[in-house]
Amino acid sequence: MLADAPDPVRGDARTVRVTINHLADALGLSKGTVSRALNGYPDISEITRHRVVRMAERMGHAQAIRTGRVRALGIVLQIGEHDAQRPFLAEFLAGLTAAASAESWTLTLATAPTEAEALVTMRRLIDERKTDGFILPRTKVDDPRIALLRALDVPFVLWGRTGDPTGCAWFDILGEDAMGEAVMRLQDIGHRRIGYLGGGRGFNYSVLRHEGYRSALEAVGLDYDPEIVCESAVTVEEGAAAGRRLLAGPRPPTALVCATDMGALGLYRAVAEAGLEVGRDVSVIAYDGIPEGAYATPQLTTFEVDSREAGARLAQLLIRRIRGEAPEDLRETAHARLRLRASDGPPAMTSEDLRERLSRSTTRV
Amino acid sequence: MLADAPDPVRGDARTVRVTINHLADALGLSKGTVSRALNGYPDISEITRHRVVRMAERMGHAQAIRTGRVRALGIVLQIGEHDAQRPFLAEFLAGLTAAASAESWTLTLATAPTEAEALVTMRRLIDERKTDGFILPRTKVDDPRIALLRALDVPFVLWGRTGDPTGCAWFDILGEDAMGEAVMRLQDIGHRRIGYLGGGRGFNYSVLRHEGYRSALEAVGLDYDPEIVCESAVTVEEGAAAGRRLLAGPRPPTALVCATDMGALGLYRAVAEAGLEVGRDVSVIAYDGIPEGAYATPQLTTFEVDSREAGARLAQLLIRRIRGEAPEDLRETAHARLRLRASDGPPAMTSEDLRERLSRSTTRV
DNA sequence: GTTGTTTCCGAAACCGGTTTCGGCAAGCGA
DNA sequence: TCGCTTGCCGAAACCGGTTTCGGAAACAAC
Repeated sequence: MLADAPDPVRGDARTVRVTINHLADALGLSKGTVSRALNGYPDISEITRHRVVRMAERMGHAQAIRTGRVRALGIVLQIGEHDAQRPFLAEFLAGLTAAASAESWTLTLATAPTEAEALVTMRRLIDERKTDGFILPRTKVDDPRIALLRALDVPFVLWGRTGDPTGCAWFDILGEDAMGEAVMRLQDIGHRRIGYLGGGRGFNYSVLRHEGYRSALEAVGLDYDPEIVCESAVTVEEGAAAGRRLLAGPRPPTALVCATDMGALGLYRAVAEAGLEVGRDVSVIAYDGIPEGAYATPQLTTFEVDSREAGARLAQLLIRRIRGEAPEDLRETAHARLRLRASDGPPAMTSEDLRERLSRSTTRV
Repeated sequence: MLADAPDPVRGDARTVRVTINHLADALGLSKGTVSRALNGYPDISEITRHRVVRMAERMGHAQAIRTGRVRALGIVLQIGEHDAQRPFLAEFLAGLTAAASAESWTLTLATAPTEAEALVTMRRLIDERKTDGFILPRTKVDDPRIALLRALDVPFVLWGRTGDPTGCAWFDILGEDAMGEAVMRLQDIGHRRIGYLGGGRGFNYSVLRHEGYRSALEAVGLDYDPEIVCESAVTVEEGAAAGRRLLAGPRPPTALVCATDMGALGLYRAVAEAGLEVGRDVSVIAYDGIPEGAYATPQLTTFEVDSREAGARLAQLLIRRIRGEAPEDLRETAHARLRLRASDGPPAMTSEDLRERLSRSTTRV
């Protein structure tokens, strides 16, 4: 791609924008004819239409590419207050744009504060022809963005799976497998009381990871106990609150599996408040691989997601989707990689001893 | 803007498209005035502009079918191995896209692994009319991107200043002031031996921050000593290496000012290795405000940059630049905000005592 | 009062693109 | 041969939107 562009400055002296008037001149046709040819009107002969289209491509007429495509992928990020996707964003975008660039496509990026505005923004991008299709990050079980794009017949690829997969292409990491692996590892090294901190409400990954935790418990012969399960804790604050609650129960967990790193870091706080130590008194295995985890004390054991790779795969899938491949053929998954660090280990004591210890420390405070 | 578009799916249910002629009629204005009002030109009074915008919202005017411009801002991120801009990226992009969206513009994003490829990518975006102008992040003293855009006469705005400012618009944070303030604060609380860790080589901000450090030293009557200055340390590894070197000198610093948080976090490692404690034995004040700083032990005192605000300002400046305002009128600066945390404090001992202590600990190891 | 100066907007040219209308020529039937 | 359709395209009107230019009104300076 770099081959015949040794000096980007000199280049072609950047010719002025090619209009249909230029095309008409070059072809010896009227601009009306060119317009109708490019728009596929029936009163233009097939031969003429081909001549026009070929010339348009050769001269680089923008609208001609638009009759085809604008060669742009679209993504609308929902950036709220506590945005769990923030840490991976740079890597993800790097993967997306690198893969898009490789095929001479670009990325049109927008952000929206709420789901409703994200829909409006997507609509705007479609109407203004800013994109040929969308990547939908953070899919929900029932996702209105999918409904919108289905209705408008605009191509899209999901980053994550969803409730009703008909007509959907996707790339996803099997978070349920990771949660299961975490449970098995903890059981392996001696834990018998393993709690869970879930992901955000409504998101499809939350359901899957929760189910992965639950079925792994069953597989290793442990009971599922709502007393040591928190449905959703995706911020440090929520994680801390959930940690306090779970540790205060009659049979506190000696280990916790967390659907997100941020929740796990909140857990650190709750554990410290209780006078305990993560990795010795309470084991933690989380999921995401955010950089903060590596700087936390103790360093967080977590399942790392290759966001750059995910972005690249999604870009490739979407381009193929736009080119007409069936969504059913465009479904890929991958696994998260366990990054062993210092937040997990064999239990220092049983759940009963832990409770005893906790009750003493709370009365002391 | 959301007013009359409750359901983005149905869309074209409204029969006729509202044009600026309708608006002009309804308002008793000319269509030229309406056009300029909607595009935010400065020669329309605020009152009239509001009237027009309100009417446009009420009548459901779709900002569409643009000629000439594509209403897109372009940015090419250079994403290498250890990318210092990574932590702020999400906030920065949020600011950019939010400000762009507010004027119904979009952002075309691309990435490139090297500077040369960034130039080629920019060239491609221009040729394919994917953008009307560029935001140039991480400006260098002598920046080839500026040369490219000057040569092609494409509008741009710098995120940061540069060596030769002719024809340049920019937004920048006065990092030199922050470095100076850091020096003065450290001198104030008793430090007499204040070292420095610089930013990346070639970047304009590095020069400015270094100079800010240097001139503040002079202002408070301390000597500039290359022995306790490291030109460049922008990763944890480099910061650690620099820290080891500076602490090993004959007159080690009791405090260090860092041009980047990442370098400072590397310093933490070097200080810990030497058996010392940051915030007590060695004070550190850094710059950037990355989230890792808040999770480090002790929490990092640093100058926080509002990346979202920077993105928003840059988007606005670039739009104005594209609309034809002179670059000289589009130069804005702001200050970083000192975030006092736990990594700085009065010196526990003099530089001489520190050296004594260090020599003992090294011989012990 | 007079003379700038600035603010704000209308008139009209302009631009890229679409659509209407009509006409030429080829084909075709009688 | 003539008349009539039909395929194909040009000319020009038209459309939504932008930009230039200039001038009225308000204001300020002298």
